[in-house]
Amino acid sequence: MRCGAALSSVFPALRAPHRASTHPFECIGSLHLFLVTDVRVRFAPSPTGELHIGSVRTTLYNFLFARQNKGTLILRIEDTDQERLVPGAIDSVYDGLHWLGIRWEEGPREGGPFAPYVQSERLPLYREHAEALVAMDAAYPCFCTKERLAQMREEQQARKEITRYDRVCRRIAPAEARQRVDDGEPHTIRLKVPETGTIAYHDLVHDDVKWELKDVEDSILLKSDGFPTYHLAVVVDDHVMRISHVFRGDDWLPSLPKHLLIYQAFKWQVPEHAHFPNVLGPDHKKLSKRHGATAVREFRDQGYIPEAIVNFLALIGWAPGTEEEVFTMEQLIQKWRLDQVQKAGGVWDKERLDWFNRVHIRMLDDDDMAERLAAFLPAGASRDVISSSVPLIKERSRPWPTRVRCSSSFSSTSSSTRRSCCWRSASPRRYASC
RNA sequence: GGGGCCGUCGCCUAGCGGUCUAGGGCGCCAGCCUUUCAAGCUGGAGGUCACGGGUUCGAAUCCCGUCGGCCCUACCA
Repeated sequence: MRCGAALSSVFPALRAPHRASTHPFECIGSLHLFLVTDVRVRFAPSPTGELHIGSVRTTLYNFLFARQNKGTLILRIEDTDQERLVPGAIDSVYDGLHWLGIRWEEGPREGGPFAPYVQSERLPLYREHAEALVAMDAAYPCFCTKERLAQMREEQQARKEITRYDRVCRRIAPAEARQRVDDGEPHTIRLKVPETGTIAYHDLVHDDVKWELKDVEDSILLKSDGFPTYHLAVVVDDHVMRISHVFRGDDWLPSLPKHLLIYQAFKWQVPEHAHFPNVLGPDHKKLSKRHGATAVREFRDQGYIPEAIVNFLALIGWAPGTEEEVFTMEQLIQKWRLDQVQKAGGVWDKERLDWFNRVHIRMLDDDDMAERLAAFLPAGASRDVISSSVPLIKERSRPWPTRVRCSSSFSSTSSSTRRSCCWRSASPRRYASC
């Protein structure tokens, strides 16, 4: 049931702490009405580098779900770690996703009723919620320094104990803590996890999952620099932005109990959650740079077409249950189903991607293909050469740049010669033999 | 170390108690087509369903245990 939310949370602008017009996320004057049944999903990259192909898969599933439910897709930038920011990362998200044909309705550049969509621009919101949690006794200020924490961890390790925050600040009397905070003593705010009990949840992919609260750490919610950690920021934003379904990688599953505790403390309706399996490298570890190309841009530069990447990616972690597997984006929107999503991680298989690339290139019409090919040719290359080579290249399509170099050497010799030019690799010697 | 999750051919997967002598695709192998070919077409090899116990007339499918892998265990997301 999603209708338990108080009016104030349906209209965030009406909530008391936000009534003052000093806050950038105010939306008074443009009240939007949201039905509790509206599907609102979001993808929330942190701008720490180039758009990763693995996070594209999660985003794709979000997109497909939004489209088939006539819902809204939201882009939110989670830049709460100031130290890991990489300039240009947001451009990479926009470029990569647009190239792949993924569109969204609300985001930093699109705007929307819950702007801003960049977490570093919503800091007062998180601070207020962290303080509210303290007031409710669901969180507490922690005055431990990073140094003490590091030392504590070291000692725990030496004693072969579980490395976990020892909760010393949890035992400080509230009045004293209040005083120290008021005196300006640097501090963080930690989640106050109940010492006993269990917490359970029904995940849309993993079904029932549960944890013993004694195993859950008092994680930091608000850092001493005033920025929230992921745990606080996701919950607050997902709630405030009226997110109906949280879809993310299943590496987040272990921290779900913390998020649940926050929802509980605020008495907020918990959105549906689905934790998707990760895309893995050949060694079955999470796909990363050491496995080779992972940035969308690299695939584009290598001559893969977006149709192929989308099709290939969709099929890691999902299968339609029939024997067909070549799909366009439109068909995926029709056929993809959340309840068919796999639990186990899937390995990135380049050979299979190459096959999908060939298949989708053959499906392109000639004009379209000539158009796309042009991007890979040196400036001033003859349009006629491109057009005449299209049918031949299509027949033997491999990722593009290699073949393009060959095709630019086309002469009007016999058709068999032209043919061989198409498939030969661009190594100088072979090339010369064309 | 602690917790969580996962486990069908090398890889992506179908399969939800009998129709499974486990199906499809990638890759691999062979034949065909081609002057040649990594393209195309046709065919083939490849899985005792992680392992061990149950439950059942019957289990890849349900239950328990074991093992293995991965993820989390940061004032990173």
